[in-house]
Amino acid sequence: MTVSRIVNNKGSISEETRKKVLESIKELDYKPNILARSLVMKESRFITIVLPDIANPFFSEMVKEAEDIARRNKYIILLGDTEGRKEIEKEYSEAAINRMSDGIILVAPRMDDESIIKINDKIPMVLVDRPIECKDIAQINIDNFTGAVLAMEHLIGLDHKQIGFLSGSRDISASLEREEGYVKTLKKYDMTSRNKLIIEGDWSLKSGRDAFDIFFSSQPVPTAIFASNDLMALGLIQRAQEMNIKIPEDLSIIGFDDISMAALVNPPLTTIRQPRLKMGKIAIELLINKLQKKSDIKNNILLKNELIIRNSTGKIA
Amino acid sequence: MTVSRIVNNKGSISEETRKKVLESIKELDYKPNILARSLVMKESRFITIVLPDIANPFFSEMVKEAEDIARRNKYIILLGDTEGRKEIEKEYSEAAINRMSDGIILVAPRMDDESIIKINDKIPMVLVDRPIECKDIAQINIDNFTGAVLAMEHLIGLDHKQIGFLSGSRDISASLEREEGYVKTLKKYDMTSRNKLIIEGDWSLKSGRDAFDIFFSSQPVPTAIFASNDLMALGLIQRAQEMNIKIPEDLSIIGFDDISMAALVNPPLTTIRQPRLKMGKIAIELLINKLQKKSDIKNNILLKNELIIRNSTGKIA
DNA sequence: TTGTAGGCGTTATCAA
DNA sequence: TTGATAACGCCTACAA
Repeated sequence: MTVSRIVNNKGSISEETRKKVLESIKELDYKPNILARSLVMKESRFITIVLPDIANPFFSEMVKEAEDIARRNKYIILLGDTEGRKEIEKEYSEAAINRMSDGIILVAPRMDDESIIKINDKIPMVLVDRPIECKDIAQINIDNFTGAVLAMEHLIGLDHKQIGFLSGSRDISASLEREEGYVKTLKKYDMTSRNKLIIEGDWSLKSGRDAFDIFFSSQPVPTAIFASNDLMALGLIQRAQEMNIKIPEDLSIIGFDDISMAALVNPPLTTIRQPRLKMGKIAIELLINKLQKKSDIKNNILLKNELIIRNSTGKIA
Repeated sequence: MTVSRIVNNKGSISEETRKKVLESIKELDYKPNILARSLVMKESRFITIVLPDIANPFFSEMVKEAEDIARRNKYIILLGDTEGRKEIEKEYSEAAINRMSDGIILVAPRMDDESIIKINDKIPMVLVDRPIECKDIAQINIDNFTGAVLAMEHLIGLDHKQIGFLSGSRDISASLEREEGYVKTLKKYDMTSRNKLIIEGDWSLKSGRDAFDIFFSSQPVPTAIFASNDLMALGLIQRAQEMNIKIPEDLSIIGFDDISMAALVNPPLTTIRQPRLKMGKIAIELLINKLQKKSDIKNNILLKNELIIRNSTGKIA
């Protein structure tokens, strides 16, 4: 008990015993067992982050931001990479509970409402990028629809008439919201939306490459393509260059995300910047506030996107 | 106790009570507390991974690989991002011990030998990319020297006579090993190594940009540059293009790492591929084997690099 | 087949 | 200022 008091700087201890104990601690290289402490305190200072793909710069940059803030607040991150699979999303959420995580940041685009609500009942949660109609759940979302409108108006402003859309997986709401932005903007400007101009990808670079071939083997050939994320946009560019299609002279391409790579490729990619650092920061801060039961908590945050114009888009020749 | 037996499928239980208990478990939504179990079992099934930068694709791809294997083996990853700072490397290593991590994968290029040995005494460890003279420590290293020789011989084979070297931070052994490869290869081919042709960067893209200006403001101007990592190589390319220096016609550039971006930039980057997926895989497997006390453990693994020729290098014009 | 006692390494509480 | 006791939720060992 005396040792405990000294380690935690609690209660009053005589200088003499403090010295003796500290000496022994050094000598024995004693380290307190935080797990045992957690058991008593009912607080582990673990925070679990569940996300689809840590190798995707979008998420790894988000995690880095969150991790830094967590560390400063004496929390440590448990990492769960789900590969976008529902079962693993659930597996890690369970693990967060079983292992007494104090809280969870859930980026689980495929999880069903019911499961999310269940988890929220068991453990303090911040839900990211997966809108749900439920006032009790803290959530951070991105205005995908408006972001897509931004992208489309940029292309339309450049006089493009045939604009293709490369969607992400259609079982994810973010993807559908962006598609809605595409369709509605076309309608707004009285431009026919033909099905041929929409292709479903799976967020991967390869699916961008594959999509290019489909776009260019059917009529009408687009003069601009709006890709639902940067990785697919890069795939489009890659394949276009292989086929000697010049960007932006022959084809304009706009992405979505603004991963750090976007500025580095050639030509630098015009894209819709998602505030991913901010997402990581806000998510972890929101969660920590929740854990410390601060009262003034905003529970539902919608972040804005920003159009970043680089060189992959231009007027049609 | 009966519940424990049922949850863990141990001992014999009558069908009747098993049913009743399982029912109650569902009803109460009971979840066993793994932390409490860890305390008794002296096994947490946590594995801590400490690394310099999770936002760097090199590490995030490594982690992804490790994470996947960990999950299949019922381990869960504790993540520590050190930003390359010594204090944080230590902080997280301590945390791994305090929190009863079963093991630690340490990518801590700046940590001193003594600290590493101390940690190894306290917790099963696999040390990555930080060679140390100590037979008791399991380590996975990359043959930086030979990798650098590979790069240099490629450039020399293209008839370059003035080859610049852009090193990483000189307080990291991997960086010095690559520099040694540069210097010794020059010697081997009787090419003078002048100090002016060596510049120290800090691994960042920006330091590549800055280095370009220094290389091109002093004599002799190099016809080829070997950059100690891809990020700096990309910085060189970026700045070269801004200055209307053509790659590879006017200047050849070779990198080191083969991050996924390397293939995507324009021109695609010639580089030395480090087997980072393999590193993640081997590191976690080595550690898990260690934890399960398999006997046939190789303790010191040296991985080979591979020259990937793309379009950023060529014969001098 | 089930249940009881004891202990894992801490901390809160109360007594000395 | 210090120390004894009980408790956190689980598992091992043994008893019923």
